[in-house]
Amino acid sequence: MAKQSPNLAEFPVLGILSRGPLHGYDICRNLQEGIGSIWRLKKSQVYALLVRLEREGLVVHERVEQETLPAKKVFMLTVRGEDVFKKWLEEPVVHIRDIRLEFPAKLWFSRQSDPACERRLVERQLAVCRENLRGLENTKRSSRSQVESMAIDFRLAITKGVISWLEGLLEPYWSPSEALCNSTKTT
Amino acid sequence: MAKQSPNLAEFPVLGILSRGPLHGYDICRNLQEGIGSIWRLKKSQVYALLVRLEREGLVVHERVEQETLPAKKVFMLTVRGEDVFKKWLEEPVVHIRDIRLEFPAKLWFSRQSDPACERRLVERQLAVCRENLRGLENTKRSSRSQVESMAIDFRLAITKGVISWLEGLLEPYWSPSEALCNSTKTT
DNA sequence: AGAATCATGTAAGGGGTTACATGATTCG
DNA sequence: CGAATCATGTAACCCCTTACATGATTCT
Repeated sequence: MAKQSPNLAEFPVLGILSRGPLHGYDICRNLQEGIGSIWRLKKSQVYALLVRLEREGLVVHERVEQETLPAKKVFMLTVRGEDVFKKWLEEPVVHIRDIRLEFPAKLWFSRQSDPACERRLVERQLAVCRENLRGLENTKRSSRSQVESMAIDFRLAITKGVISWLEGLLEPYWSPSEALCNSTKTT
Repeated sequence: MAKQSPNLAEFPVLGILSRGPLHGYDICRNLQEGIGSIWRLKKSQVYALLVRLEREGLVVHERVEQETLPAKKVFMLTVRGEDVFKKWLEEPVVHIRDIRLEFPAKLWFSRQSDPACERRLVERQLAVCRENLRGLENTKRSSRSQVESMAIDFRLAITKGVISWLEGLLEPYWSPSEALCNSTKTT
């Protein structure tokens, strides 16, 4: 019942649905136009994700017949689905390897939900990254081989880059004009 | 016949074999003790990779019976396998997403092959990253939405981190003592 | 006697990509 | 008329991970 394998790609789909019910095709369009430049999801993958999400009880769908066009399946979040998404939105990314896709996605959704939420997220992520940095520095001190210490230096360099980027985010980033751009029209 | 899908994990296996014939179990041990702290390959994956590499004509094996222990399959590179590996070793990583695993692996093997090779690799990688940086800065200038520009800033931050790490590599990194550590013993 | 090592894998399951299937509508 | 869009997927394939199977030897 609970999420055993947290499938990262599920969250963008939940996020789009958190703004209201949509059918698969529209979800794809919204994803594309929203976080498309960050996280590119294929149509077939989105359809597969919707099946999985329904199996997990995070979404339900209602079949809507159309006179001319093929029937659509309109999906909406369940209460649990909303909870799962909100929880995800509040939590920083733990593993730096996930930060590339997951964090910008969180950021985008959190901004749409609430500016305060965005700031909280950035601050928490900063705390996590600074913690990682300290951990890496300790590990490096106790590392024997130079292969290891090289690998650690690499992670240190990346982490420092991410931290400076996050610090930049604490200064205002988004203009009010683009703040609530649910511009994608629904069929 | 040619490599359609360049399976990244194949290269570390080729690299270990470029130092001489070994059987699967020893390859695993060498990988573990060599780049284990960078790139962790499971035993079952290594065995699967060896099957694939043989199918691709990059390695061949010879069955060696043992009196007491189970028979082993001793693998060695073909000429093509050696070519493919050498080519890989000379080429910088193009996509930054691959730099985390692939580049440190290249670095480790290139160092074992030749210090000049290592330096060449680092310099080429630096050139690629600086090129990426310029490209990103241009893309940013012409980016419309702020989602995009945020995503680009993120990539810029990472790229800058990687560049400063690479610059650090041009100063001597490895001690001579650890330079040719083929210390793993073979059964 | 029990655990670890040597040495090979197989099986099952999860995740992703590409290509294709279907069938109507609208646009040029 | 042909192409793109709307709207749903399925099928096949590749990759990786986890767990298990086997069977002998050597270490504690």
